[in-house]
Amino acid sequence: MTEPSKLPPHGVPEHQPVAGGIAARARAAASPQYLHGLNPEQREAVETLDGPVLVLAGAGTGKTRVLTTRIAHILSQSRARPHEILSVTFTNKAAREMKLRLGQMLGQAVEGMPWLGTFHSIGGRILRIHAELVQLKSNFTVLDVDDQVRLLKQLLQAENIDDKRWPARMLAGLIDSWKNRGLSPSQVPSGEAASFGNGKGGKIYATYQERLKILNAADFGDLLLENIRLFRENPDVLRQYQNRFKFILVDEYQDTNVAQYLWLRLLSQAPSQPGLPLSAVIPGPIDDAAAKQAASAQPALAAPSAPLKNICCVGDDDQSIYGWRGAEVDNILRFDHDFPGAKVIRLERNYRSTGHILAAASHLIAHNEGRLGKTLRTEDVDGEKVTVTGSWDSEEEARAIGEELEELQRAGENLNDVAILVRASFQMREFEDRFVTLGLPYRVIGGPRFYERAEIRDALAYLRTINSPADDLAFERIVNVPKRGLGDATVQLLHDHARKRRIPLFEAARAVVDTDELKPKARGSLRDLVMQFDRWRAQREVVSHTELAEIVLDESGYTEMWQKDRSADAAGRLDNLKELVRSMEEFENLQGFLEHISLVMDRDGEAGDEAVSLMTLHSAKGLEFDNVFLPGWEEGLFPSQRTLDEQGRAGLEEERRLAHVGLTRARRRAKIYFATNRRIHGTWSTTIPSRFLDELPAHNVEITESKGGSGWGGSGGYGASRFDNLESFGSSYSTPGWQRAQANRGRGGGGRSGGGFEERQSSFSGSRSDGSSGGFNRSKRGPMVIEGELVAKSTGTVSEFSLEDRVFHQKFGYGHVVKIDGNKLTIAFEKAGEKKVVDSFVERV
DNA sequence: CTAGCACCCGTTTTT
DNA sequence: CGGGTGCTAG
Repeated sequence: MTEPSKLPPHGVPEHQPVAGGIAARARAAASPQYLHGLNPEQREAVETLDGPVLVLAGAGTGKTRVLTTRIAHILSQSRARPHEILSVTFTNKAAREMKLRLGQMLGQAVEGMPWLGTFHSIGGRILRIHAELVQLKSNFTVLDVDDQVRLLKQLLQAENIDDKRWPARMLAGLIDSWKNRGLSPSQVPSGEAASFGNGKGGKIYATYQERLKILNAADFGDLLLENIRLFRENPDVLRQYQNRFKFILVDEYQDTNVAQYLWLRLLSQAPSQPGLPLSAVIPGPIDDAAAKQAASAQPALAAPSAPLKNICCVGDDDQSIYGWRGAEVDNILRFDHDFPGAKVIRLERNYRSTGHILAAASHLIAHNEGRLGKTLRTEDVDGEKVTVTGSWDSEEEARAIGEELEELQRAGENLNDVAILVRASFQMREFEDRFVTLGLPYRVIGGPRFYERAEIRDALAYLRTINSPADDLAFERIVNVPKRGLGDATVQLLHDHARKRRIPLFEAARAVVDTDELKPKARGSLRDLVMQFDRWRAQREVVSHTELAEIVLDESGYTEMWQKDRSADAAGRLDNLKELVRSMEEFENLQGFLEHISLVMDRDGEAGDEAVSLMTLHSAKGLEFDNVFLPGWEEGLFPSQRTLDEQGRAGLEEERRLAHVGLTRARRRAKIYFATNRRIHGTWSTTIPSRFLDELPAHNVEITESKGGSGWGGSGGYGASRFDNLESFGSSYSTPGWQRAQANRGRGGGGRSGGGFEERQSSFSGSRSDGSSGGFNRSKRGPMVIEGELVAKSTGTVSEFSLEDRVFHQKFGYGHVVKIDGNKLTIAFEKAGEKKVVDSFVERV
């Protein structure tokens, strides 16, 4: 993975008062080296060690630097030893970067920071230490999504639930979201639990958890949820960690979900008195915001006798882009409620982008209402204006960007400092095609993670089966890979046996081989397999784990399977397998390797040659580039229609934050594109320029023509007037530009000007596929109190709808309510099937 | 049991 | 348009 950011100089601009006169030098001599070059706010964030601190760090304001320097400061002041600092990040990338920078700052002392890592890896580590307290063994397996779905499928079958109507994948998502909210099976609101599988959803969740224990396995969400349970049920264990962690640091706090919040909250309390009932300190049934309100109202927490730990959370509410995955912006917005007496420090000096880019980004994000509010500023030059370029279609868009890239290349720009950031990954293909024909080197960042590839999971399944004979899911995965003539029928038989005798699948296989229940062919094949595993397990004692892996892949015929495969990617898969074996060397033994693999193994490919980066906006967070291309700014795509439908205004604001993230990735040049026609799902459709374009400040933006294309209708007519009236922060739908865009689109880009709300509605209310414009009706808008709105969002205010209500939706037509989750309704439409919709988009009929 | 075919589906972001 | 899934025929 490339790290386009220039590590050391970043955040240390020349115009900061570094050296200077004698006085400055004297001051410098008095303060430690690592504090040099920090601006006053950064320095305050580093030096305020006691009590809760929230650092609101805007994009490019030196967030990571503050975090690492703070750790350095804690250590050098001898306030804590390395193993007494808990430092959590959201991603492995961030954890790695922190380790790297800490290493640079402190020498090689980073090895001594055992508690620096992601929420999941740290949660997993704690869980392994106390596994038996949550009915696991310390060598438990972390299940990947595939395993989860397979397991759930079995459970659904057992319950006789039609997996067409109720896909296992959907339940997996549901369970995951429950876990994100900190809900164990008994805590899931009954309405929600009943919403899946004819009321059996909650029950299956419970069964699923039971099965996980039998399999000695945990899924991703368990790494935190079971950790929370561990702490709640074992106050002495909790106290042990509360005592250990003298300082807690949290990165990207705006991305934390409820479970992570609760986990942090438990750890951040000063050790409770032995014997004090836990319920006095810990929110009871975790019921979303209700629990959080209870928690923040909890007097014990604020009381001086139970002081909060030295917790420092760093984040930026304007970069919260993971709401769909359970992240609660509330967490950061409510920080000073949750951590009374918290000190809030704003970092608003941006050291990354030039003036125009920053102004554009700031202006755009100012349209959000649910934010704490920061004003980014730079002392850098204005630089180039942000450009907005229209193209006829997505192909022309790709061509135009291709040309600009070549131009940059000719101008001597380093391609490593160029990125194309898209909203959705399907947009990438067009660029890839174009770059291939141009011979332009590029790399795709993101994609499927290394350990998610089929060949890696297969290989891991072999190793898991060796390591943990009770891991039925692993065994089942590879029992017939490569093909051994052991198909569904055989597996079914094994299952029956296993269930009857309450033994793992593998042991069932061993037993079945001695009977004549299987046909001779399958029986022999299965016997061989069992014997092979016995042999491998024995070899484990004598050969190294890397050798063992090679032996297994070889003897099982797995490598051979791919060698014989004629498909194009077979060679790549073999490479991946080699890479897997190589990566095992870093670990002590098989056990250690398996513990880490699913959590820490990242995407492959360490950079290499100069190339343009192609990635989604989401995966661009935290990165920066000199030149950033932002294609696809069209209604429906960006902001994404689906997000609008499902999340309403909150969704729109999250999309806007995404736009803000995109713009603030750019150091010197940001170039936005939109196409008038785009192919979605195979068919061409005409699109409207994104409303976000209307929200950019005219002064910082330059509108350009797409080069080398037939152009798109009404070039001049569109023009600068689109950016009129940007002072109004009201509904973007009411800006003239927006309305004109609508009107233009309706007329196919003709030259007539004017047009307004009514006309727009009449010209294509039928074809406009969102209903969001209707959803934002006046009565629902108007100034919203941040807290009121956000609390409403997660508390699950009672909807004015009730189950079975017959409703009408502009796009989907008639249907009835089958599920209510706050203001989000699940509606079974008569024509369109089941959809999730915000209640304001439908009316009762 | 496997391999090949048809149909169907669903199309965002991921630790 | 492409991928994945389920089905059927061998």
